[in-house]
Amino acid sequence: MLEIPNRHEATPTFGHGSRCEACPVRQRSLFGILPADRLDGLLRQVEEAEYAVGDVIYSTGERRSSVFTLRSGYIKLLRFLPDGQQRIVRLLKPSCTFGLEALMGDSYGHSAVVLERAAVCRISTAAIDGLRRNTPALHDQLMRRWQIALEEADAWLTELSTGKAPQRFSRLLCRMVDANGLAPLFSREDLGAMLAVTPEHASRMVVDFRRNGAIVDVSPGRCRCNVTILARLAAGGE
Amino acid sequence: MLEIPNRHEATPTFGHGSRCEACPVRQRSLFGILPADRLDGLLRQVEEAEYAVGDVIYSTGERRSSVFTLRSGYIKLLRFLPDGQQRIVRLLKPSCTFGLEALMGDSYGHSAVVLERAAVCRISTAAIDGLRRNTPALHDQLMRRWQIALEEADAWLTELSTGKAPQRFSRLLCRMVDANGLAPLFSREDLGAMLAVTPEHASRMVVDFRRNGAIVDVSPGRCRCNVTILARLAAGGE
DNA sequence: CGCGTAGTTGACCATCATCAACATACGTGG
DNA sequence: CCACGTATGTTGATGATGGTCAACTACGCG
Repeated sequence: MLEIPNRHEATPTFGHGSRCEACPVRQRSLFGILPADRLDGLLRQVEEAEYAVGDVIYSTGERRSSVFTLRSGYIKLLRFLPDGQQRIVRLLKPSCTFGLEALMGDSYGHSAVVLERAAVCRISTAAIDGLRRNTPALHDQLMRRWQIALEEADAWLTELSTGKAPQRFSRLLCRMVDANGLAPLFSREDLGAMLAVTPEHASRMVVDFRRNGAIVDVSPGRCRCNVTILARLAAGGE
Repeated sequence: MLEIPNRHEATPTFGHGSRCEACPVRQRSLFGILPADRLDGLLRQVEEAEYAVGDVIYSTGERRSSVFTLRSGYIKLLRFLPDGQQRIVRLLKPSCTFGLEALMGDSYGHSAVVLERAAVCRISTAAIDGLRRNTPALHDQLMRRWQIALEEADAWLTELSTGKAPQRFSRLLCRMVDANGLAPLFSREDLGAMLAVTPEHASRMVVDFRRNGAIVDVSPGRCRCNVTILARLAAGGE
């Protein structure tokens, strides 16, 4: 079973008035649509932060008032069962927004834990609220973000909770490959928590996939995917 | 495998300017917060409809422009895998809002199919959009609806996709019991699509649960739940 | 070097899928 | 009203999938 994630208070590097103009995910971000003048005031309220692997950005039930955007790296959203078991319910990639529930004053519904060194932008809900009153475009963006999260949740449910384990694993890899055919290969424990299998079984699958050429290691924690084979497996083929 | 649901064009009974004042879920509904004068104009645009079991209210990919609220009955939201298999990703109870994606002009992300005779309110997105411009309270309500849907999706994932099948079944029943201790008992096929098991296995579980007194049939498709036993099972007990 | 963590492997067993048979309920048309 | 057909639920036998427990290996780090 997964441990309670590191509770060491994450001590990220913070920057201020961060260089949003140069941000790689700026266009795709929450505020990509705002006109420059509106943006200026807001950007001074954006804090930039770097988190290391294992850092906990926030945890379930915490009541803070920040919304986040991921600039680089990977983050997992965890949810706990009454018995302490935990399941990864979503995997965040750059340009994803998370912690939206803070906008309604709710406490966070997940724990957000860093899987791969992450650069994150933090905006206080107060800053957004001010803008929200008279910016319909921002409203639309917020709704869209929510809808994307919901899409993801549903896709996660259908693709990663249906079918046999190797099929699910293939689908996960297909979701993660970048343009170069590379995908992150997470710890067996995390893979287990995503696919609803034990770490041992996750390990066996990784070995199998390597053996039949579906994946090839290129560096620790990163592999090249043979999309042809993976697609066949994902579709239920042998 | 589940069949493609009835494509017979559902021919619900429609009413106009429906008696919203008398609606049992009015307070909990999307517009419960609106002041009476604002509400009046809107209500004339609300259509009321009754659907029979098996009716398809909308299907995946359809592009219409209505948002719905469930007044009574049960509705399942389906999502399809590439191979045609389908999984139930959410179960709607009275006062739930669905089809929110229409507000952004997106096509529906699910198929909505009636499980138990359903009374539904339909509001065109145009009607909402007009109001949306200058009603912050409605914005908040919309975000809240979205957040609730997301909550549900995550809960569905953790509770109904983790652990052994009887444990998942217990959790489903616990989610469904009303104040009288009664819960709907859906078809074995639907249960299978919710719990990610075969209809046969769902059947065996129902029989088992009846045998050891966890549930007792009170009428076709409805059972009384022994919450004590169910809670023990849901927690992983024997 | 010794230690702790993560990954791998093997043996065995529980859970669940599969396939086939049978039961039951529900409608339709004779 | 009954005979028949179809859809749905139940049951059984068998095998595949994945869980469990334990041993062992590989790697990083003090």
